[in-house]
Amino acid sequence: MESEGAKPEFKKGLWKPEEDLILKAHVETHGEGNWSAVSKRSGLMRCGKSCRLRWKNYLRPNIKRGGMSQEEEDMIIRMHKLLGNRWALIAGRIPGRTDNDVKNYWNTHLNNRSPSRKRKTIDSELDQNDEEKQNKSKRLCSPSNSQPTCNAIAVGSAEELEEKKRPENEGRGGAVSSDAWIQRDAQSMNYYIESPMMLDNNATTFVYEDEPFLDYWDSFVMFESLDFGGDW
DNA sequence: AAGCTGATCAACCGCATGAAG
DNA sequence: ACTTCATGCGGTTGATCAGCT
Repeated sequence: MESEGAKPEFKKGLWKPEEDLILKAHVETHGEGNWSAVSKRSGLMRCGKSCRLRWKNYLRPNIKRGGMSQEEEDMIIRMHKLLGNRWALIAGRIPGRTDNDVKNYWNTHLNNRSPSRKRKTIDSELDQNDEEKQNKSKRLCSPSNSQPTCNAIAVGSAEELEEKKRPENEGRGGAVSSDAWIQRDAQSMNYYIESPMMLDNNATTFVYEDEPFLDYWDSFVMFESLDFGGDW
């Protein structure tokens, strides 16, 4: 036994399969929580933080492995637009994915997409995919030739529109994002704000027919949005 | 075949927050 | 009210892998 005051030496680095088994068995027996006690009780020479992280990111049931689906990627993009780097919140809305997964995916796939990525075998395929995504993006951000979609936010009068556009109203139902655009209904003379994240985009990347904007703009996200400093 | 380089992802670190004493 | 401890979160690091030269 170490002398009193001496910090126990915790093991670091990658987890071995046998360690995973021990941790899994321990959590299944004793339940989650009290992580600092886990290392002592289970005999794992890992700190509580490490045990918690390993369980949460890898051993927990229903964890999804493998690449993100297009649907998940879209969700991440949309949620990041809403919430910024609130990885835990974003992950909470993507079943089976952890905050670490989402963060890593964003940093490697979505953030600063670099044309010089090398992992792909066929560059042309990569370019084509990127171009397709850009096209989708362009389509999203260009005004449609139809009436405002059902997903557009009705703003009302020009005065109300100006109010919404004020930066100081960001997070309070205002501050129109740069990639949203504004339309005016010729009949009602009301203004509408349309944002890429709201659009039913002809069944391309952003399809929300079965997931209307307000569906994920739920009360929780709404509450969270009050203080976020993103670009919405 | 070997070395180099960039991408990926698991894990660590520091800080913030909240509960308990 | 203050301190301590546990937990959670986001940023960062480092090991490993895959593609390229």
